[in-house]
Amino acid sequence: MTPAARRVLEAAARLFYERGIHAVGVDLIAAEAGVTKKTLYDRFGSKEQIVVEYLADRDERWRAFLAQCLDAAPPVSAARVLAVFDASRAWSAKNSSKGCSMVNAHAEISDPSHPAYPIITRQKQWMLTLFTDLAGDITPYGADHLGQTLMLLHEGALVAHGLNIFADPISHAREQAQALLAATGNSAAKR
Amino acid sequence: MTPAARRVLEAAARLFYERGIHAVGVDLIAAEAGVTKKTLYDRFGSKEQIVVEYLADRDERWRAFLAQCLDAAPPVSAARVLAVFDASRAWSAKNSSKGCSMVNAHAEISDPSHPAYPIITRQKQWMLTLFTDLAGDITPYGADHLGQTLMLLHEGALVAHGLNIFADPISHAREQAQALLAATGNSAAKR
DNA sequence: GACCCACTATACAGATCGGTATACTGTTGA
DNA sequence: TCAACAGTATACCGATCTGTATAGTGGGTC
Repeated sequence: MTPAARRVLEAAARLFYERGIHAVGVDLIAAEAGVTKKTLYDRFGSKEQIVVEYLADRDERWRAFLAQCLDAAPPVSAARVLAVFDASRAWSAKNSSKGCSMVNAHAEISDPSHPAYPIITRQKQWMLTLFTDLAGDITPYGADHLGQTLMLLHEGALVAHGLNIFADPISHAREQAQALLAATGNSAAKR
Repeated sequence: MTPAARRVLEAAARLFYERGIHAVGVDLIAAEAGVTKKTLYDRFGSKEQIVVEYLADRDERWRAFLAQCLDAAPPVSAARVLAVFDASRAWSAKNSSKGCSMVNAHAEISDPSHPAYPIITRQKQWMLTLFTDLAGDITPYGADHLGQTLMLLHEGALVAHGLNIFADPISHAREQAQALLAATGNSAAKR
């Protein structure tokens, strides 16, 4: 990726996230990137493609950040679940003050045949699988169920964070996850 | 409200929710409502005003529906909390297959000075207050905390429903809420 | 020196955006 | 009977939308 292309993607990512995808035109993206529209279209071909790369890049960066956080976490499954919430809190504080970019993009992209659509759904499926896998290490027989509950808490926290419904919802969700894991661990120990 | 104005608002509500606010133009709204743009502007004055009335009307209808569900619920606080989740599931099945309209609108309306902005935030605050009040009837000392947890579960379920992450997330959230209320009730009884 | 490539500058095409203007029709109620 | 009002039909405004065309510049590399 050329330097100009990188600037385009950075400007587009910021504008798309802050103002919405449909609300941002290519002229503005080019101007903010300090690039002509010619260069923009030479590198990306269409606005749609910029949207696709914006979401794909953001997903990739989030997964890399999360992987790094999980590597630093103790190899205990419960602690690793909590590490996901910690990662989300740190990520949101820096990059996601308006909530989840995938959820926000989904609000604007209605057509399932849009090339960005699978990126959104795949990202959420991946998160659910992550929670389910971690849950499976704790309670093999209720992994799906526990994974879904963690997913609900996590998604709810991201929305609450984006809408500023109350203070520090991600920490609250983390706390609830911890209580849930403790209860699950106890009942599993009883079995 | 004149019949034509009503048709405009109905068409706008459907189009805004399904395709997004910025993606829908006034020409399309007028055409779908079987109305000329002159009539549309005579009644509403601006697209922004249509957006405002769309969100306000949706919020009002949801609150009326919820009130009706709560009236039919037993006067036991725990059952009333579950009735909220039941109401959400019924409402979502009919009107909200793409998730919460307030959350989706928030993704497109970034400017806090936009006249639709307070409608969105007020709606979420109202839901949080509702959960907190119901929680207060169960465990007076942890009302805020329990209310926030219920809010997280509820918001998470709406997002998961809209993105179709897994099957019937609202029922799952209801079940989690039930378990949470039972555990809270037990610990409160112990006190 | 010749070539390639990323990039700039500018202009424009065709469509659509939100919004307005003019002229007219049909119904209702004082 | 007449005025008010809801609504239709159509044409238009300036601005902005995505996308393209032409022409030219500067820095590398063979």
